[in-house]
Amino acid sequence: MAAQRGQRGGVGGDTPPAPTAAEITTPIPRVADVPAARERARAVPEAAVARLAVYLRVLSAMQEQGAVTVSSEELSAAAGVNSAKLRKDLSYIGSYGTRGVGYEVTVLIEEIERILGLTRKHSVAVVGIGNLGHALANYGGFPGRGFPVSALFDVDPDLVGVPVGGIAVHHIDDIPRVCSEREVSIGVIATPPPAAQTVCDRLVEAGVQCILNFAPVVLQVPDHVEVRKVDLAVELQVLSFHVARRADDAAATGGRQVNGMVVS
Amino acid sequence: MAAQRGQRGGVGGDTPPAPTAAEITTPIPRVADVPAARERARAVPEAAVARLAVYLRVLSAMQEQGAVTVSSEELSAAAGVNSAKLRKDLSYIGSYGTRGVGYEVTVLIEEIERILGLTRKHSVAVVGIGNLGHALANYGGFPGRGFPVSALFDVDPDLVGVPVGGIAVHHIDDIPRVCSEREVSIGVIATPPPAAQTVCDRLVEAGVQCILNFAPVVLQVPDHVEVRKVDLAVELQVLSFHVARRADDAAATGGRQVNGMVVS
DNA sequence: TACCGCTTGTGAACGCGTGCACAAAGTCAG
DNA sequence: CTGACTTTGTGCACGCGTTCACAAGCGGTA
Repeated sequence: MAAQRGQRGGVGGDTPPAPTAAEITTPIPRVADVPAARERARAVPEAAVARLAVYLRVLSAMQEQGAVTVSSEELSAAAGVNSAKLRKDLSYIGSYGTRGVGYEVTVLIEEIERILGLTRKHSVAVVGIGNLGHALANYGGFPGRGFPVSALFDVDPDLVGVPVGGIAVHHIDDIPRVCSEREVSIGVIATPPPAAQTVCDRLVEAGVQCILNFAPVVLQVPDHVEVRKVDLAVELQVLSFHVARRADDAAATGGRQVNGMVVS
Repeated sequence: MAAQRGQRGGVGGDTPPAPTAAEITTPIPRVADVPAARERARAVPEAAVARLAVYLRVLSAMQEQGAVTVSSEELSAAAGVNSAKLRKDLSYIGSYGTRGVGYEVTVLIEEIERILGLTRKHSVAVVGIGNLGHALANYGGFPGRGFPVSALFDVDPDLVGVPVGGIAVHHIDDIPRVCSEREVSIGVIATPPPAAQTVCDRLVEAGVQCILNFAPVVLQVPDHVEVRKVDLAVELQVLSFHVARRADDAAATGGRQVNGMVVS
């Protein structure tokens, strides 16, 4: 039973000659080597990808402030990670720094954008125009970097046709048609739990390959579809766990706490 | 590093089988051993905690459908993980299953709730009543499991005093006072980026130890404060990365990998 | 009571990500 | 041109988390 696995689900059909050392041998530090860059993207760890997005935001802010170059030390501090990790992350996408100097801000932004695929626009469809969906549709943060919300859907007949955030709401039955027409590549599910799976199926049917799911449901999707979920309840419960753990530690050690290790 | 942590040597001496551990020594699989349960919580991997929250939701749904027991196989399928991982996760919190039978639903719910600290209520404060904050304040999902939103804040004078989702909005200057009064244990930041750090500082000042941050900013907090961030832009960019990777794979393998809409 | 099949719990191996420490490589001053 | 200083890029080791595989344990059955 292949449920949904964001894991190493054999990508594509075959990649037989790729025993790859997982590490990059950096065959050629040549710039503008597109095929190599593409190849390299496959080796970027998932966790690093998320951090690259953060670096990108920080870099953009720095650029606006007129910064031309940054050292790994500065950038890592601003991004909240240690410098070694930052350099390692950047090394996954190539060698664009200058030893003794640092990285050129514009170059780094350009390269990260390329790796993240931000050079093309990704149409986003939001399904479920409730409180959250409404917020997402109006969210100014989405378009911030090339993610135009180009379609909205809901089941409620009263909402259909009403413009939200400048876009008319369609009925979810039109998901396949509208998404295909507008070449939606990312679907956002903000519906109540019971409707999530159905909506998901329609998005998949429409050819959407990436889904961002806000509904507290485990979606079943084909292997070729990527799902990321944002579960507020889970986040709160994880925090709750920490609150409890802290309280216990305090009670147990009388407030004494040694970084990481606790005497028992 | 001075601390080398007696990996296994510790108790050694006359223990032939050598439990090895450092992980769980599980001295006594006795139930109702509260101190031991508390101690154990500290050993639960972060990733497992998040999954436990998911299991909890699935279990609740099963309970409502009248299920009395579940096997690791059933539960794992419903939660979207493999059964081995599920059993390992559950083993972190104790041994509450019956071999040859499975787990009793009610018992498991109870134990997970205890470990996650859901036996006590956690007051939540939402700061920033914009689109997102508004949605969060009205969000019916929060209280779902003991997370009452008990305070709202914003800078906008026009919003102060206005009730949103049944609760009056306070000015952010009142964060310290109100949060202390209402014993807020979790703060949710849904403000624009520039205001996030300031708001965060006030929450910390008010004694809030856990923060859920929706603002695309890296918050600086004292060590004793736990922060979890939900960054929509990052999520989208990670998905974008996958879209790009897929397209590349398709191009590389000759356009195989199809679903109807693969560009080249 | 003895056997059999089923499911849990976990020891152990594996793999990935993280952090350290250093060589390589470039800049700048004299 | 040389030497000293700075910062990158990465080999390597460590530790955590995931996965496998199986012994232990329990219920049902003869």
